[in-house]
Amino acid sequence: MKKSQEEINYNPEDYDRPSVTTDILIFAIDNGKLRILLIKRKQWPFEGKWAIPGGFVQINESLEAAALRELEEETGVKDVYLEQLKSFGDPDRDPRMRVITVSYFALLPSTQINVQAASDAEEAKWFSVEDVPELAFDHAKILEYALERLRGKVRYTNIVFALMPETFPLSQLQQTYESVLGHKLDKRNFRKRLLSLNILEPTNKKNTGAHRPSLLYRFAKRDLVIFD
Amino acid sequence: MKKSQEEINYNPEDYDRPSVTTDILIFAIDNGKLRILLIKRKQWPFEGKWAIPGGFVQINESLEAAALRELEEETGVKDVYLEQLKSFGDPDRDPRMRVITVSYFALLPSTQINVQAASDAEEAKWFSVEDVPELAFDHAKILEYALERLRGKVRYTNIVFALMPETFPLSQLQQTYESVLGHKLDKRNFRKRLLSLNILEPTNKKNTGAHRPSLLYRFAKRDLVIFD
DNA sequence: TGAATAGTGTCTTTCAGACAATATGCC
DNA sequence: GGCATATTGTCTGAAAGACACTATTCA
Repeated sequence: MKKSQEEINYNPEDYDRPSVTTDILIFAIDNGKLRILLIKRKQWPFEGKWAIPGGFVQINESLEAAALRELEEETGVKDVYLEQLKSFGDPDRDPRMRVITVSYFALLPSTQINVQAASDAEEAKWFSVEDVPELAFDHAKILEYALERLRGKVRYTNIVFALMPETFPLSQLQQTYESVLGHKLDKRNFRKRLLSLNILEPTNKKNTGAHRPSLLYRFAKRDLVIFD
Repeated sequence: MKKSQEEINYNPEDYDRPSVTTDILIFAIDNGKLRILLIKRKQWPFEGKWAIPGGFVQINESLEAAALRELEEETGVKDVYLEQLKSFGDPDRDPRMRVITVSYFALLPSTQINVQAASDAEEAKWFSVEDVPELAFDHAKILEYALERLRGKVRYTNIVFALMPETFPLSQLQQTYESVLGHKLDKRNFRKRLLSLNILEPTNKKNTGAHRPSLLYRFAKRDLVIFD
């Protein structure tokens, strides 16, 4: 195995405190499917494997600021839903050194999915969450946990607002719910429930396109609302 | 190690990575009220203020192991419900140096609440969560977040099992729910619902004491069960 | 027998879930 | 007119919530 400069220079005796990173799971809906942005590693360890983007927390930077910085480096966008997920810190999760990572997830409105990775030469790619490649480090575990959290919150909050464009037809909203939850929903029951929650407002516009036009809705509040 | 937050002699020039601690919110029911174990600080900063117990994560120790070690140092108990809460890492949350803390909460069965702080000279005390003194650092924010999480989980999991003794009358269980949620519940509706969830089993014992004896129940599973 | 706690049932309302036919616009 | 998508309502069952009286033991 090829060893990188990092590994060669690493001397355990020099350190008695762990490194801290933030990893950020960037989700968006594209083509009706929930997708996550991954980057391809170019160095040992896990060279060639896909990974959740992340980076070190600077000494004067809050955790959330570090996550936002990573997000902006990868996507160029900044003003999105961001939530801390969990911290992962098993001593051997990174073979180079002790690294504790604070994971965050971000939800991008689907209008922003085409932002190209602003970063230099890094290969970044969107993957359907149903078809994710083998991941580096313990990232598979982190992704699994993120999906669990997201699926949980979809049930009792309006969190999907963060995945939707400004206005949208109800069918697109239903598709978003379905792709997050991983199963189909009944159209009539879905519309009945969503409209009864009073979190949507109709616009006076219809979307153009083939076939019967549909009324466009918008979220009344683009902030997290917890039901009950 | 001990003397968590008392490491002094901080020299900013020596470090470019943050220190990492775990803080552990230790909850138990006593006398019908939800209580938290706090320790009194003896040194700057926040000398004399009460704080959530915590300490540094050792370089070869997992986050959960660090939290369990803290728990055992404070209470002597080890086999309790433990869940990671959230990480807090604002750059100025500790005036001595950059400290990122990974918070956990533990739930103790009320039979174990009388364990005295095994630690040396540290003053530790149980406080009703309704009557907590001013806290050091950002610990008020952490406690608030913990209560929010706990109250949320009480609704859709059997998490209260971790606060209950092996067997108990339904009235005691109801009191536990009430003290976690912060409001009264209807006795008939409470019993109807709890018994319909199939998470309780009746024992064939009744509790002795003054007045009419009550049937004792036990949790069928002492593991977290998510409803739905 | 009085005090204290245990135990129990009905009604109403709300919500989830199953289920299929009509309406509208585009080509 | 044919196709594709939008839109709409009823019934049923389950669960939540309001609400008050009887039962049992002990002192």
